Amino acid sequence: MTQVAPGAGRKIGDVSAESVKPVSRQERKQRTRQALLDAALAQLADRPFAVLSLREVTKQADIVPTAFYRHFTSMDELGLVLLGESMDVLHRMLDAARDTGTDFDRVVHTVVRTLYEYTRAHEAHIRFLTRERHGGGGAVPQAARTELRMFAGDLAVDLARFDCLRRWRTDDLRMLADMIVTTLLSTAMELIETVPRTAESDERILATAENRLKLIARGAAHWT
Amino acid sequence: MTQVAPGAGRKIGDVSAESVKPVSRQERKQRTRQALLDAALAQLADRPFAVLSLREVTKQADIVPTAFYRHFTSMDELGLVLLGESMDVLHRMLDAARDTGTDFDRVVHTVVRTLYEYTRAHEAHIRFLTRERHGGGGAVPQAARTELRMFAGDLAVDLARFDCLRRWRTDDLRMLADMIVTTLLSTAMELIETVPRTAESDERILATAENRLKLIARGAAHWT
DNA sequence: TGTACATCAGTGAACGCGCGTTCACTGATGTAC
DNA sequence: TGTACATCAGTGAACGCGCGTTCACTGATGTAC
Repeated sequence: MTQVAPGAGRKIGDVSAESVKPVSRQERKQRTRQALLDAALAQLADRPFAVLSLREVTKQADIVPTAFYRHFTSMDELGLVLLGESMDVLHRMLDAARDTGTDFDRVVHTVVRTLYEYTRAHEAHIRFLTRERHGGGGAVPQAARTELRMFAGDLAVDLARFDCLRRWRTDDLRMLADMIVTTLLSTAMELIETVPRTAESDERILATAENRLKLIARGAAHWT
Repeated sequence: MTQVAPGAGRKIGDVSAESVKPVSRQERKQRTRQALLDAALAQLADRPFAVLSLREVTKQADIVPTAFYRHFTSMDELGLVLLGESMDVLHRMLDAARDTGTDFDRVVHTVVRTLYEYTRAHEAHIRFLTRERHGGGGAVPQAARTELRMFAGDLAVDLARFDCLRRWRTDDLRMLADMIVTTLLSTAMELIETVPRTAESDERILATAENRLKLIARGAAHWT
């Protein structure tokens, strides 16, 4: 599958002739750091963050345990970086789904499609976020809750732009935003956790998600 | 505060004269078992189940680690018992809120009040349930998801009794039930996790919860 | 361009600790006669 | 009621293991001249 460059025949893992030079020390360091983040994220597939061990993460990243401290002062620090990456994904998703019109049902459809794409493209990050949200009193779960609260605040601002929501009270907009965030994350988690993964099950989950959001939209349309 | 029985003056912890006899072996065993469950539940206040240690639990229950195996074959088995207790709480709550009328807003108010009472009376169990729901791939989180899925199924059956929902498709009833369960558990978690706990914050959370459910009810009332 | 020195990501030995689990045991409670 | 035996919840020593963290180190990369 790997494309063979001119001048091939070197050992697997060799760098190609033209990229020999620029593997600077800081580049290598950055790669190792990313390997640590990737290893942690991979192990978070079936475990809460609180249960990860520094030694297992470094083993999977192919460095010795003590080298971990060249990159992070603690596992919590690494977790907070992962949280930042995860929130980036969520914000990019919100941006991608923004400004898609004023027809509620059309917006709902676009939002759900966008959710699907981002969930499938960033499963590990979304799962991490949703899991840590209720993960306890550690630094990472607490930060996750704070970030998601702020995210809902951002969404509330977006919602205020819709004509029919323009005159809503801030509290109510906030409540609506919270419901939408919860619904989106629940849907993402269903997509991720449903096994085996089939086109049919995906379609069913997405259809249900559309209905949930439409029901919320109907409720909002008839709010007092 | 403890009521002093006739013939008092014994050391704290002494059993009263008339209860000396019936402390049978199986009664003592049952008490230790409960102490283990209580200890685990207490430690789950700020940690996911996956991170509990058998030794810490037995220490808090005042027995030696090896005695644990007289009561459970593993921590997972203990966790599944806790899950059973938690689901009992949830089902009793549903029973208490059932048959409260046909006026949606009135039902919503009763449900939220009932939720409040049960959440405050059984914080540890509700928190355990909500946390494990997304806790990963262990035996306890998986069972929690299954139980909550069945619980939503039960609720869907209850919902079918409402006049305006009588003709709904099963799928849509199920979707509605899922949204309600998610909303109730989110509200319970907000009640539990909001610190400091004040009468004002409790009232605000309950008012928001009522609005969420009312919005869902409005949406259901105008469902296609 | 070549040399001498500085930097620093990654190494490997070592530490003390808490973990789950085994095993033979103790001694109070329960039972049979 | 008294005695002899069985049961079994709880004990305590011991085990091997993986953990986070310390420390002095190595050797490739980077820099100054």
